[in-house]
Amino acid sequence: MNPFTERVVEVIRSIPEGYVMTYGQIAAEAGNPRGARQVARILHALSMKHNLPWHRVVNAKGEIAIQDGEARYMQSLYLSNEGVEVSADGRIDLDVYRFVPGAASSE
DNA sequence: AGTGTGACTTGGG
DNA sequence: ACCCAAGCCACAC
Repeated sequence: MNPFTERVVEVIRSIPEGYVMTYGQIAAEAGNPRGARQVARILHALSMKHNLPWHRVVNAKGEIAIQDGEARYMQSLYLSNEGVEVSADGRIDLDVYRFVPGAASSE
């Protein structure tokens, strides 16, 4: 397992309930700003074997990235259950729900 | 070893 | 706000 992969897993596990992070954010926190796709790959590969909160990960548009309608619906269900408002289109307000590690509440 | 693809991102029209 | 094109990186065939 690459250190990058482990780091990605840690970052994802650090996302609190009621918040979400984008692939780019996670990749940057893991040390590879250009590794958004790898984050997605890791998620797809690891979510089945680990207790990863994959449902708290969305794309830069604040939208559920999964193409599969079934899993997509499940993710929106999880998020709404945690208090995140998800649109019928699978959209999320990043200005409200985006989690930024180490960010102060005011500036 | 080369080509293609994807749970991505950013920039321009 | 939406659609399209180019860039990037790892993995599969």
